[in-house]
Amino acid sequence: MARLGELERAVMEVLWDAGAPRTARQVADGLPARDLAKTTVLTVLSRLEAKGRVVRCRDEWAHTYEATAAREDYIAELMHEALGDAGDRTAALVRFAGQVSAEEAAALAAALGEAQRRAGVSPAGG
Amino acid sequence: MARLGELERAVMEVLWDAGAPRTARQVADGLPARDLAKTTVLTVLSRLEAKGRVVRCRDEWAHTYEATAAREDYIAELMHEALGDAGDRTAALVRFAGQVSAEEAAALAAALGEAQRRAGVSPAGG
DNA sequence: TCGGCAGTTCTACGTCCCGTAGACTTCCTG
DNA sequence: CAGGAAGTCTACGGGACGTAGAACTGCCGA
Repeated sequence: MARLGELERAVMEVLWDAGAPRTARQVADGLPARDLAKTTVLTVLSRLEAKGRVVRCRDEWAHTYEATAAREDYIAELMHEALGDAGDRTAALVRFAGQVSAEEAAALAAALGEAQRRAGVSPAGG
Repeated sequence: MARLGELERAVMEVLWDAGAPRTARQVADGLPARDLAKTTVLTVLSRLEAKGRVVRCRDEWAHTYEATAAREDYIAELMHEALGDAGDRTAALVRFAGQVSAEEAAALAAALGEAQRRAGVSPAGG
């Protein structure tokens, strides 16, 4: 997956926060600190579309853009990508696990348990 | 942390595989498929040093370079970096947990259990 | 039908990072 | 001092990305 630049990421944040399709105008309004030209936002949205990060839909007569994946999916994807480069995935995961906060570790453990149960894998039996 | 390019990453792989300080010459020899000029390797090593990814030591009269962190640490760091961009870290972690293989989930769960236990037996956080 | 605004597409430029390496400098060996 | 290996300085080209102007399209109103 192609990586995202700073502005591209900022645009994605706007779309994620919106949680619904947004026009280029609305995205630009969501980035008041930047004061970008409309065309700049359009260009970025086009690039994001080319990267498969957003989909363009026709809403009445103007185009709207919507994120193809939730923010958490994107984050998880980045994490998987990082992990994919590891020679020893398990070792990297173990290292990672040792560095998360206790709170996050608990959430992660709970999620893992659920995922394993859903997959029909019994933690004790294997 | 600055991101690494393809060649930079390849050089890091050589250093990680070596597990010990290596001279530029040795690093170049570790990348036979590329047939790089010595200076190219030196340049990359310098950039990696500037990024804090390697340290330069003086071995006799030639410089040697060594990775500042293990490969797993780097992977884990990338994962943390990705996670740091998440608005809701826990949600992202949960999403991630649902996507790892059963095998990796088991390893991750085991590592988490150990980390939690370790945190539990250290009352004052020693 | 024509004008105008909002939206869209095409094209382009500057910058920064990275791969790549030549020329010159420094240091060890004899 | 000569020779060679290692290191530093400087540079160039490509690609990604931030940025945006010019031109085209389509709807609405006069």
